[in-house]
Amino acid sequence: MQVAAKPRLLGSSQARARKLAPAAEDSRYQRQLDKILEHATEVFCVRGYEGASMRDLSRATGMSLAGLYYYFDSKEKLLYLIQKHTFSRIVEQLREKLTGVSDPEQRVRVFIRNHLEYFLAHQKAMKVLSHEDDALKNGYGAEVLTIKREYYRICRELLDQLKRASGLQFETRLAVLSLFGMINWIYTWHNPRVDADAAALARGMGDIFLCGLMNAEEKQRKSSAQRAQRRTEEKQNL
Amino acid sequence: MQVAAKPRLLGSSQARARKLAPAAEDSRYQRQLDKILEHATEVFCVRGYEGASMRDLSRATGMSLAGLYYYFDSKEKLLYLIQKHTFSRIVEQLREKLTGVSDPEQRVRVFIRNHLEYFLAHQKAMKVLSHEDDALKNGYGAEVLTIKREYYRICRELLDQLKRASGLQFETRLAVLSLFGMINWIYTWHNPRVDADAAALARGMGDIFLCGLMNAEEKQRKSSAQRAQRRTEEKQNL
DNA sequence: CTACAATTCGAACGTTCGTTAGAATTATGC
DNA sequence: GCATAATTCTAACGAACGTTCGAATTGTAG
Repeated sequence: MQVAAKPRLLGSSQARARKLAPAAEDSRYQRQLDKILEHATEVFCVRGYEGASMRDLSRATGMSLAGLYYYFDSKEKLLYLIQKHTFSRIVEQLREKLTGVSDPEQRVRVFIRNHLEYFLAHQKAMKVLSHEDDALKNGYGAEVLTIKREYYRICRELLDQLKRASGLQFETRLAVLSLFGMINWIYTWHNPRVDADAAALARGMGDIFLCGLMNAEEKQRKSSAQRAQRRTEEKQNL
Repeated sequence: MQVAAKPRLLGSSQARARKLAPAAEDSRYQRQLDKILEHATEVFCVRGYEGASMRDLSRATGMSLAGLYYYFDSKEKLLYLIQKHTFSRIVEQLREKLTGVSDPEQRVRVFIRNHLEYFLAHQKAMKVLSHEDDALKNGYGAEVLTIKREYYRICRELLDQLKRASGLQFETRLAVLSLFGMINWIYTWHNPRVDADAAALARGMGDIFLCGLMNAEEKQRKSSAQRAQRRTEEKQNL
């Protein structure tokens, strides 16, 4: 949960830079902030952003109320750090997994699989991202919105590629938003004790989205060729 | 927005029944409560349940803070009344629209269309229903959950019918929840100035869900027969 | 008009909220 | 060990929260 940020107090009056700044990556400061962000994610996830109090977070971290404010300047910034980091990472990982995959259908399937894998691996953070979608105001909100738009754009282009390559006809906007609905809604229902893992869910949702419920037989027929292709892609990206 | 409820104060010490209770349907009391619920829906929609204050609601209704409490006993009960009423109505309307439609595919399409029509006709209330899904605790939460389970069960049975009738193979749970994702997510994106109306959206989402993106041509081929069938159903139910 | 019920209100209750000032403590470089 | 920077704390701030009390006002039946 590493997020770029710097200490606020470097000598209470003069703002001096830390001499020999220790790599920032895993400085004590950074590690503590990460720990706080992790607890904040949990608290926001359970009580909601508005419903969670700084005192809840103080209890969860075992740190005093004032002590927390050494690491950030407002509750809103906490949410911003969580959302920005989570969203940046999912886009980053998507980009990595897409390199080397050229078949348009497989690229859509990679998108779905990446989303669900990230979602289930960081379920709490992704719930906070999805559920507190419009909780941030002004500057912070705008910055997260930029990443969101980028993510949307990538998905839209994947579907447009598929459309062009296969000569299909569908409304891209509706398709993108339907797909986002399918894969984001998971935060309301997924139960690790009942439901399949991310790869299986991705396959199932990909089948529904691409082939539809009513083409199960067709899916069956195509599946051996698809699986071969899939194995090739997985070697390249996993 | 009519919801069953009764005045709290009928003589401050003895709880007498109102003589000749005026039909309850559109008594002054009921009309005022409905007005409050409508404003509360708007306020909860914009600020979120936790983020909305009773003072926001006081401002929105033009009624004093204390005056509001003549009509209900807590903020939580307000949310409960909104959710229960909204959810009951959508189930009710679904039942009506399903009677007389026997083709399993068309029954699924009726479900989707009913959901989206109700959603867009009561967008604010549905957002409050979807977004404040787990905001209610204990008794109130349990009661709304009962209706939710019933709605889920109906959808599940529609898909099971389709599966049996067409000899298809898919995981019903995953299909139901994917469908719910598609049709509920709409509250995060629908813009009446850009997007189609409920019937068109329902057709598009139904096509994706049932036929898949990649069977646009097949959809085309089947479409004339489908449209004829669809027209028949609509005469029966609209 | 009178009497009484229904409705609305101003003013406050006690609590919790996000945030901060300033002192106390801990780690670090010499 | 001494000085200085980094970290954490106790205690409180003013504002906003959901809710209630008791009085004032309004509608209504006789």
